[in-house]
Formats: sequence, structure tokens, C-alpha cells
Amino acid sequence: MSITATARTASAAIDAIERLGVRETFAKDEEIYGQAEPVQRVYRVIHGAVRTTRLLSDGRRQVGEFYFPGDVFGLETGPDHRYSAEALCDCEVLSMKRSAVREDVAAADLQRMIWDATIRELDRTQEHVLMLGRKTACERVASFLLDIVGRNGGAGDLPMSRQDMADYLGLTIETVSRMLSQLQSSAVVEFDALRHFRIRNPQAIARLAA
Amino acid sequence: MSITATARTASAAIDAIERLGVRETFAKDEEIYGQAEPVQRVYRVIHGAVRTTRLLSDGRRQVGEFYFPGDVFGLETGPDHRYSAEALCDCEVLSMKRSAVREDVAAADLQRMIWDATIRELDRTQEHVLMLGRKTACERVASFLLDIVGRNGGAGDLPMSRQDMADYLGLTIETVSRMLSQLQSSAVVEFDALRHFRIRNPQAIARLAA
DNA sequence: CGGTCCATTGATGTCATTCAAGAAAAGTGG
DNA sequence: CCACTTTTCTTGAATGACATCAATGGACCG
Repeated sequence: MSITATARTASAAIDAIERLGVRETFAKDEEIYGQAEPVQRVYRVIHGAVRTTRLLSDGRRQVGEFYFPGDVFGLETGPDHRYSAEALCDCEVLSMKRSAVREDVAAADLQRMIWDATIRELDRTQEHVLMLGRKTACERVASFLLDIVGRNGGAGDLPMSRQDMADYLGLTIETVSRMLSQLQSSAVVEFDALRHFRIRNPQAIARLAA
Repeated sequence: MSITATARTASAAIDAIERLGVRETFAKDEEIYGQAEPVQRVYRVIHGAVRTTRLLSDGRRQVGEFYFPGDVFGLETGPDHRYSAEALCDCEVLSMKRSAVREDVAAADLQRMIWDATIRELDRTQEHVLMLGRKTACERVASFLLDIVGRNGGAGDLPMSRQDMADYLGLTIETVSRMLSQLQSSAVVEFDALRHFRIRNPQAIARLAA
């Protein structure tokens, strides 16, 4: 499929989701949907950012994914959600009922969009598995920074806390902090604020991310 | 959707995949498809078992998933495979071209089957993330044994080597071996052969798997 | 029966965690 | 705008879980 055809399909689907969808705003840390709630809606980030998380009974937490403007989330598939979704900062999302997809004339485009988003989700989750299973702390942090920059058009903005990063990377906040300091002191990245960095040595960070 | 409707859809799709598909046999450790090869076919295990793996440049290996009779694999979505698939033991698989799906009269059933299998894959991969990110070695091994039993109708057969288990669980073979010994000595499971066990204390293993 | 491969077990090492303290940033109320 | 509190982040020291290194044991196969 050509790039233009993909773009056309995507924009048609976005038209449909905007026509059928509901805009909602969420305050920082507010729950968008909860673990074990039934799966009913599909969401798209308008602005702000979202995280999905899962808790073990003793409080250990795993962040499944972060979502930025344009990203679709809530695609899980069982009858119930396995992860909950929360606003990372004050944000706005568009959501529509899954059942509405079947009834709409643009259903084909929408279903195509949902399929594409699901595939993308699976790809990213498989990459996440590789990272958690076989990468060192330093490699995980480097991969993460590189991923953020790649998804954000080159900008190094971190809307999430160190705890969120740690729970995404399978590490503790102390280890994340140490690795960030280490990457900075070796001139791979540079932080000009707690949550804003830029890459100083693209080759080095690419090598670390493996 | 009711259980009977699901079963009917599934069997119609299985009919279609059997009509359109090609049976192939693979010897133990033979490659079914390779990392970075284009995604062209969908596969279903007839008998035997399959693993998907991904290699880092320095040889570290991550096993993505194990597939048993009835399971569908090769669902990755990008233009190219991110994981390779290999026969875990001598096995037989059925495969069909993705492009054939569009042309077949039973396409709706088939697409439904592919969708269901993709969702299942995503669920399992998210569970894998949680395990690798936040569970201890002992919990990982316990979760794995429980999963195997659950997928195999209660039988504790391990068609994979300790190395395969380790690369799935993000551990070393020594650690896997130690945890198995530990679970056995605490009477949680019992091995009567290297690759065959049974659960002696279901509550204990469920608690460990968290 | 002997070789090869795979799994287990022990001794030691290392990387990430935990515990603890302090510094920087963000929020709050005057 | 400035004290004050609270939260978040960083850094250091000690501990611990898993990895690595090394040797032995057991299964499979010709």
C-alpha cells in the first residue's frame, strides 16, 4: 500500500472518530478507565499524555505504555481491561463506543484504523518484552530516551515522572536517576531541565539502545 | 457474543484455513521464518510446538512466545518480522498466504479468526511485559509452569529446553534450574522427568504466580 | 559402552535494589 | 513575592538477587 493511500485511509478514519467521538478532559493522575473494567470505548489522545498501568496485589506497578497526541489507546481486547489508563498530565482525549464502529458508514475506515493501531501496539509491546527481558538498566534508559525523541519529532520532553519511567522500564527510580546522570556525564544526552533533554551524541545513544 | 457463535465462527475459519492452507513439516530447530523477512503468511500449529525468538547483535536472545497445537502465529504486522519462528521439536504447521484471505469467500470468518488471534497475542504479550518487568525469578518460573498447564489441559509437558525457558523468562538457565529445584523441594511441583511435571500444591503455585 | 549434550549444583562476582540522607523543584498560604 | 511545606529527584553506602564461572551428574544416541 502506498503512503498516500495510507494517509487517506487514516484521515477518513480520523474524520469518523471525530464525528462519532466524545471529547473529554482529565486532570493529572485521573483514571480514564480501570483495570478489570469492561472494554467499551476506543480513545485517541488530543493533547497531553496518557499512561496505562497494571498493579500486582502487593503494589508493584508496571507501566504498559505511554500515549501521546495522535496515539490510539484502549485497544485491549478481552472482555475486560488488563491495564488501567490514567492521565499523565492534564489532557484531552477523544473516545467513541466500540459498538458505534459497526453502525457507521465509515466503518471500514475505522476498523482499518483500529487494526493498524492494534498492530502498532503489538509491535511496541514486543519491543518492550525484548527490552525488559534482555537489556541492561543503561540500555533500557537509552532506548527509552531515543524512543521519546523519535515519537515527538525530535524533542526531548518527558511528561512522566521518574517513577513512571522506572515502572515502564522495570527498574527503580534510583537506578533510572543514576543512569540519566551517567548518560549526561558521558555527554550522550544533556538535561537543561528535569524533564527536558536533548541528544548530544546520536551514535552513542543508538549503540546503547542496541 | 455467545460461546456457540464463537465456536461456529472459529470452526468455519479453520475450515477455510485448511482448504487454503499448505501443510508443512519442520525438523527440530528448523527456521519457519526469519527475523527481518517480509510478513507473508499466517500459520497454525497442527502438532509439535514453535517458539519465536529475537536476537540482539551481541547474541543475547529473547523468546517471544511458545505456540502449541491449535495456536496461530506469524501475526506480526509490520512489513517485516521482528521475531523469527523456529520448530521447538519436529512439528507440522499449516500456513496460508495473507493475500489469499482477501480473495476467499470465507474471508470474513478468516479475518475474524486473525483478529481474535491477534488480540490473544496482544494479551499474552502484555502479560509477558508484566512478568519481565515486575516479577522475581521464582514468580516467573511459577507463572510459566502454571501457564503451560493451563494451555495444555492440565498436563505438565515442557517441549522446550531450559535455555528456551530462560530466554522466555529473562533469566539464565542456572537460575531457572535453581528455581525449579526450589519449587520441587518445597513440594509445589514434582518432576518425574526432566521435561514432565505435575502441580502438587495448586494454591501455592497460584500465589507465587501472583 | 563411550561420547555429546543438557541440566544441576556450588562458589564467587556484579548489577541493580534497598536504605538513608540531602538537594532541588513545585505547591501553598500569607 | 516570599517563607514554608511537600513532593520529587539525586547521590551515597550497604545489601541482595541473579549472573557468571566452574565442576559434576544424568540423559540421549550412535
